[in-house]
Amino acid sequence: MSVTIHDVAREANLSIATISRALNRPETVAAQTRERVLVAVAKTGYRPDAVGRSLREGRSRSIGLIVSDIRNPFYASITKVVEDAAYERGYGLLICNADEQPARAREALHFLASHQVSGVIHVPTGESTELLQELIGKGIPIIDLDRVSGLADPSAVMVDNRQGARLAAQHLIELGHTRIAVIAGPPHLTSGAARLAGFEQTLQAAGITLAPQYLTYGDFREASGRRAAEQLLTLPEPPTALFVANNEMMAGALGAVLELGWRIPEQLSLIGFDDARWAKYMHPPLTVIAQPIEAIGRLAAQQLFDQLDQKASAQIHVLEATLIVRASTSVPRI
Amino acid sequence: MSVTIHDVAREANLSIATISRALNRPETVAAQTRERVLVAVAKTGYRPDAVGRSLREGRSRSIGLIVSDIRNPFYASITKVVEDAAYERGYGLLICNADEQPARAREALHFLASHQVSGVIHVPTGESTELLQELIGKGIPIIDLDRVSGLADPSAVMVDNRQGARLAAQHLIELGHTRIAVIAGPPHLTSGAARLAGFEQTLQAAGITLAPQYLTYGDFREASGRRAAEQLLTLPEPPTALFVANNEMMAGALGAVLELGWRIPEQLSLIGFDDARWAKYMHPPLTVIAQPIEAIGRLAAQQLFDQLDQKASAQIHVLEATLIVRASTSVPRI
DNA sequence: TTGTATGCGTTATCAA
DNA sequence: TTGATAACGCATACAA
Repeated sequence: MSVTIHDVAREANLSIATISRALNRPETVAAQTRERVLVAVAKTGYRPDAVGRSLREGRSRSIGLIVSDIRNPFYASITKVVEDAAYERGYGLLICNADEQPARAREALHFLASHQVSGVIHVPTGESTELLQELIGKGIPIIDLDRVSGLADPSAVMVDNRQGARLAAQHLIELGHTRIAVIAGPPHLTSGAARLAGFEQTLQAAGITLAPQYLTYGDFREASGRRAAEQLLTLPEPPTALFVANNEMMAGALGAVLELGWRIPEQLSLIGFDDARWAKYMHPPLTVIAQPIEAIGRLAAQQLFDQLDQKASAQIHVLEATLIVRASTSVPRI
Repeated sequence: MSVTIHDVAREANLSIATISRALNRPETVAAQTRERVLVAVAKTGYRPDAVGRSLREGRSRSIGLIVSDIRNPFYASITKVVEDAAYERGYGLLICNADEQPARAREALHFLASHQVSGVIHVPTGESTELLQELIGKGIPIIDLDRVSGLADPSAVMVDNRQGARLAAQHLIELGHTRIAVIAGPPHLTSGAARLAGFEQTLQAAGITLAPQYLTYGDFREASGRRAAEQLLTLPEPPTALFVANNEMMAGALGAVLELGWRIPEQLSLIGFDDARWAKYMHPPLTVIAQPIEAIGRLAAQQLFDQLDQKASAQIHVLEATLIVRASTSVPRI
């Protein structure tokens, strides 16, 4: 079978305890012995078994990441950043995809717990906080990412959704739009709620009311964005501007726009939340609210490892969103 | 701490052996007893610890997936499909991102091995086959995806790269192009080599030679596509058509095209390998060779689980690629 | 400084 | 039909 610590011990003519010590706490072992162990390790090709180690330590040297939608490029990028951070520290990463389904998120949490991950970074999907609380009770730190789960004393890293939405609203207002529509995210997710709130409040402050027929809701997935856009564009008096609360729904909305033959930005100004690599290659290139993806991922990992090292306690990081003006927004021409 | 099998045993006034049996092989336990166990399990909220189980069984109920680039939407989609398949069977999924670096791929293989995964689906990154062979030796089946790793008796699922590239070439030839350029993938990856070979051979068969200055190589990442496109477009006699061997490099090429102000397809016909959701929203919508992503992922998972159940042996599945003509290709106008 | 022995949670063998 | 016990691979408390 696999080479175990016993094989190394036999090879080096030492006990398994010494092997283990030489590898984990080299300073407690004679220099000569340490050398002997290293040679034996190299010769046998020994690698400590993660399962045995985890069982013994009650904790595996890996962290869990639960994203709400792995196909969303935003989360795919987050995944990459977090994995890099884990890799740098010699940690493995267990990635789970909740697919925006609370049941899947729960399953993922159970999976991660039973695999004894050292900590979890997690994009809430609206699941209840019980399980999360339970993990925290076991000493497994949890970092909320992108959304906030409603835990008592949360650690979280996310963009300033209100501020980002405010930027979007201001941009449309400054262009002179008044018939402004929204495809909002699910109101039970903090990101969905905050983006809508920030947008709506800014309109109100400018004396513009968001008419009920201009307010639609999606579920942050492509199909819902398409449905909502179809509905908005076939209204008797359609909007002149549209804010779409995430990139997936934007893809769907774009499909509808294309199919119905609307011209952007002449007939409709479009602004999205989340930049995506393809957004700038579109025709016209998309005006968006961009999140600092790299920083979000790095901070979340940092925060998690700091908590594992007892170097930090729960904390909420809110990062600034930025407006990237491209060509999908203009003054209303109708 | 966590609730273990001992807690359940105490609760039910039975031995841990009986609890384990009642859960794993219910038919070996008296109906009444089984009932008692189930009640105790429900009451205590017991969930078998994956680590303890893995140690005992020498195998965890999870599979590993190593993708070459998680930010590539193609692999993100594959990931989703494979995770769904694993989830359906009660298996967990350990996802690793090699980031096109053989060293990272090796690390990932070690990680998966030490976590005792039951099997691995893996996109080769050009790493040596030793480690793979070793895993297979331990009874861990390996399925190559998208590319082939050079194992002796491989299991693999992939698109027919040659045939796909042939479609691309034929399309350009039929439009009347002769000054045709390529941004190829790394020649040491089977997908890179096959796409180039299929393309080049088809040109030759039509009496068109692929001029050396029209043949560029990238590494399947965005930046390399950009560089290659810049080089091609600034040639004294630039091509009238360009085939880009994957979606990431296409994104980069698009950036260069945009920056240099080339009009598509008037000045340059563009055809890519891999469809992506954004490809149809581009201006103009991109003509591409599409892979059956869903089928590839499902087949790979199926193949893996069949091997785990001893229901199948090594096998290579090659799926057909299709040409999707949109608007980025036209007759040469220069 | 090194070795012996124990236990982490689980499943399976064997005995009762 | 059920229970006592061993074993998986590892790290460490304790003994030598």
